[in-house]
Amino acid sequence: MLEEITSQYSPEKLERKIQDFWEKSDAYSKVREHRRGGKRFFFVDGPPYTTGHIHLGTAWNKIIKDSILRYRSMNGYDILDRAGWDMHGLPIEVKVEGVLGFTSKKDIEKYGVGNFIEKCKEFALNQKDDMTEQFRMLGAWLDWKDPYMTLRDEYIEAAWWTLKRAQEKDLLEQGKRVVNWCPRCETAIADSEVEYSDRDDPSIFVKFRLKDEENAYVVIWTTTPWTIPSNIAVAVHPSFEYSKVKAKTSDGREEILIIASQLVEPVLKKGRYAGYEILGSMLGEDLTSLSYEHPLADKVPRQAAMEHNIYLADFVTAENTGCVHIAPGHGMDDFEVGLKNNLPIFCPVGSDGRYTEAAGDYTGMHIRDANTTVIEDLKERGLLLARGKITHRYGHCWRCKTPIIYLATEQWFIKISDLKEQMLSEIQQVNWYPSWAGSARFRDWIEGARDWCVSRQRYWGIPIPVWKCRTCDSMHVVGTKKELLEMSGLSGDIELHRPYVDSVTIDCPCGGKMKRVEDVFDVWFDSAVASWATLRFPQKAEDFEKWWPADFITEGHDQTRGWFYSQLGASMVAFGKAPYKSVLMHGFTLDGEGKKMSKSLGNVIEPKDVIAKYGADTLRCFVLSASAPWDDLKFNSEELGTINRTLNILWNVYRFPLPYMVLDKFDPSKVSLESVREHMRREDRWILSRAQTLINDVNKAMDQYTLHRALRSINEFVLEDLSRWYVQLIRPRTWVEADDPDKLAVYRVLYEVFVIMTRVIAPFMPHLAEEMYQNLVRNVYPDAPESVHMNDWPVADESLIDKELETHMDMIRSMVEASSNARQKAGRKLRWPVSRIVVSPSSEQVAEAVASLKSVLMDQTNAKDIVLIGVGEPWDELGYEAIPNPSTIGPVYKGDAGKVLAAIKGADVMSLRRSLASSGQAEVDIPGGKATVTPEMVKFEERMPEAVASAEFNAGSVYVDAKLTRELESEGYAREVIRRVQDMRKELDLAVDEGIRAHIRITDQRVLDLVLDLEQHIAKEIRAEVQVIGLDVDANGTLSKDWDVEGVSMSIGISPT
RNA sequence: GGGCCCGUAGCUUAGCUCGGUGGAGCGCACGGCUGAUAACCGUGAGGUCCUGAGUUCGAAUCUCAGCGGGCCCA
Repeated sequence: MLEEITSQYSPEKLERKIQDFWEKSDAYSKVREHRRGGKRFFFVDGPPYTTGHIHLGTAWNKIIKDSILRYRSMNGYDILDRAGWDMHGLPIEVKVEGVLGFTSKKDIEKYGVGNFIEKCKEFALNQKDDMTEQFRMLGAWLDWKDPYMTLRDEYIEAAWWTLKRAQEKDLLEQGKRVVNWCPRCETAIADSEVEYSDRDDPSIFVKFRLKDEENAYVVIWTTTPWTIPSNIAVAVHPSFEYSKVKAKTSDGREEILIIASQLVEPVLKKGRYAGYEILGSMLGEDLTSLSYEHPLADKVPRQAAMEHNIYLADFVTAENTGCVHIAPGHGMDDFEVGLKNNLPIFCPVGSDGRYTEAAGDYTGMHIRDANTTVIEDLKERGLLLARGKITHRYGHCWRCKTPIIYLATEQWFIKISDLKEQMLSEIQQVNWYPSWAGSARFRDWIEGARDWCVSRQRYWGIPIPVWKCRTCDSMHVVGTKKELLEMSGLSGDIELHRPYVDSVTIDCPCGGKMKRVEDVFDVWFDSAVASWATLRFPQKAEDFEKWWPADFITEGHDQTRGWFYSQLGASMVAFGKAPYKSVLMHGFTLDGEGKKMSKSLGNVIEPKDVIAKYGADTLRCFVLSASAPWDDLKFNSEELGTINRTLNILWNVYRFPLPYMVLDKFDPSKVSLESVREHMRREDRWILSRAQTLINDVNKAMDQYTLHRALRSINEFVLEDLSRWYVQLIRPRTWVEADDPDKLAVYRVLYEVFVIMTRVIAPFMPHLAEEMYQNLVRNVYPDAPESVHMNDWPVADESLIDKELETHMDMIRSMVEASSNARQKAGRKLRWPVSRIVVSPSSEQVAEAVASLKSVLMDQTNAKDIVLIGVGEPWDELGYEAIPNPSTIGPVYKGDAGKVLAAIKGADVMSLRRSLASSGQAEVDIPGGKATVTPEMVKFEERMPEAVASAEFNAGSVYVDAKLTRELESEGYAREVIRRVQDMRKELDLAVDEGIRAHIRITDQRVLDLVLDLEQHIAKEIRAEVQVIGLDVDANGTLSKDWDVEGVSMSIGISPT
């Protein structure tokens, strides 16, 4: 049987109870099991990095996923949804280093790589557990018990296998490349791991002495003096004009400089030259015959042995000097110039950021300290033309914030640039939500794709499965653990992480030993293989055949360059096709000011704080409804309160009829909707129709992943249709005590709507839905599915949809609003009945609405009668006043104008109106004759009958006749009395059906008589077993109060009997 | 500097695909209802639809330029 609920909506308690229930009954597994064999839906969870705590953005992300999956599940889909965890990489190494107090790789080596790896693993697993708990609090259902973890062997094998595929397809390459390098972490970092922020650097102009000409220099500019020891060449633009200038220094010496012509002035000014003379000019392409001496050749002996020439490059811009310092070991562009011209890739800087022995006198110095020294050395040699400072955007390591440097190092690459065209065509096969996420944003990113450096010189990561022979240098890429065991001849199990895997050797056919290269994978490569790793491929192939590629993924727009891209790249390598069929790109969470949430700004909102205050369902509704998924979400705590209030209203609506239903032993299992059909009123059919429409609206929204529209439809239905309208309409019907078919119809209809609601809200407010379901459905039908989430999504019953009725009801609602407005003007509050309401419709449809829903209109306006007048016809009781228009009458009648004005005012208004309307003119009597009046000479203003007020609505007008009669007044006062007694009953906390003794003193004889007219009615309404009303009644009781009713004083005393 | 997105009432936003009288909620002011009651409802004030130009009979909506914010890149 249905149970009454008495408590307020308290989400914290409710949600804890529901989550316990899910836990104990293993609801998640049962729901997934329930759909086995259905249409498959393969979802891949974008693995959050195991930082240990979730923030609002990650909460939003999981809430979107959860709502969509719950919706899919209810629609019969067999869902695969292992949660994922990204657990390798520098961030965890950096944290563990912090805990252990380490500052460099040497500390780790000293501590022991094995020990360090164990710490990292322990750390990652603990963080994962903490975060799982936080995600569960949101009511997010994913497969938490069997998540995929990047640190598992099965996962590592997926990465290995993929790299082997790359090698088989000739997409794997090892080579010297200039990479972004973090000198603190001593590793290459990906482009996507570089964080740009402002930084101050030196800005220096340096003279490079030309070899074949006395006292002549080419002038370069740089912000990285520490790269000067590595300088190999100078680049100029082939088509720029360069000048040879004889410049005079302030102390009278002369030197010859080569600078881009348009930059001569500013450069010489910076060098504080006293004057200059242009000796000649030439194009950049004419400069290539020049060679120069390295400025620090005496300090760096290796440099003295190398040639230094001028080369051409298109990337040179007409800024600074137009001549660019080229150090192929320290810059991407520089490296390109080096490759093209066969220059030595001279890189005398080690992985720790210190000069190596190749740097001669600078050996051992950290590049961080080298700028000053180099500048001093250049100055000493008279080669520093100018020095200054510059503030510019510069890349930093996103984990430790150290400024990055560029180093030419041996790295492993996947040749993504070879796959670009295929990638571009593949993404067109993917459904993007919104479409521009794929067609514009992602497309642009792919068009700029470069080869992917997948190697890192660290410890905590997936080891790169490349074994190289120490003797013959041949290499082998291992694809699986099994392959490694076989090739190495080891038996039993092995740990695939460093340092264990590093000790495994393979015999090379040449007789030598193959050892693993020391690098680990870029973590982006880990998550890139998620779609097959989560299917345990390559260990098991069946699931891959069955499920891959993913039907759906959804992540934030930062993942365009991240996971959307890395997955696509890896999948092109592995299988030659996109790993996902549809992608929903969502936004970012911002604070109330629209600023990014970050720890340093201190504006971070913790999901758990929100949950503690408002509950998870409120948080879910907020993030889902506040903006379109792909727009950024501004967090606003006031809005949370509003959402919470909405849920509270839904709760109250659900709670409201239960006491009556329970009292009447209403059993929905014994009363079919069909059986009450003949007793349904128009409003009952209306709410049933609206409920079906709601189902359709939510379906439509979910098809396009416009979750905000789904939520807003639900919201509007709850507030507008259910709470503000239907419940108001049916309240009197639920108070009837007898066995009444009309009441039964209301119960059954409400029940129907509630049951639909439990399902419609289930994907979005899973806790509240479950709570309602357990009472409404499980208490009535014990054989019903154990959880609301096992139910099928409701199918809209088209036969119940009546669009015309919905339109009519909308019109009635605007009439009711207009009549409230008119009442307010007439000063007659709703409690007091009015004799009639006159509706003047502007269309036939409005007239139909009134005819069809007259009783609703009467009830809601508290009117004794509704008078409907014809479309476009005036209400015949309406008076009009004719207002003459002097500015049109004057010119026509001149001297007689005054008489015409008076005649119009005095004329019979109705006949004047009729005549003007029918023939376009009218005659009025003026002293000494008649005058013809045309429509522009007169306008008519409505004159209300006494005590009538009017108001417009969007399709007509209403007139409220507030004239009082004895009956109306009697009823009004009776309701005033009833209302006050009810208030007092409430104050005494009496049960609804508890009897009372009531004593009422009314000192105004006229009002007393009016009230006594309805004495019986009053007694019944307030459940008075004894009731005394009179002029000098002693109004005492358990509770007694004095009241002022419209200026009449009343004293009321009540006591329970 | 480039790409994509966003900009509507004090605040949060709908409407923009496909041009035709800008709708809500919160807050504010006033009023109402009364066994959903620590709930609820009505009315009112409040808009250069970021700015400017263009297309058009007509632009919040389409186009271009600019300004501000977000993400990503250089």
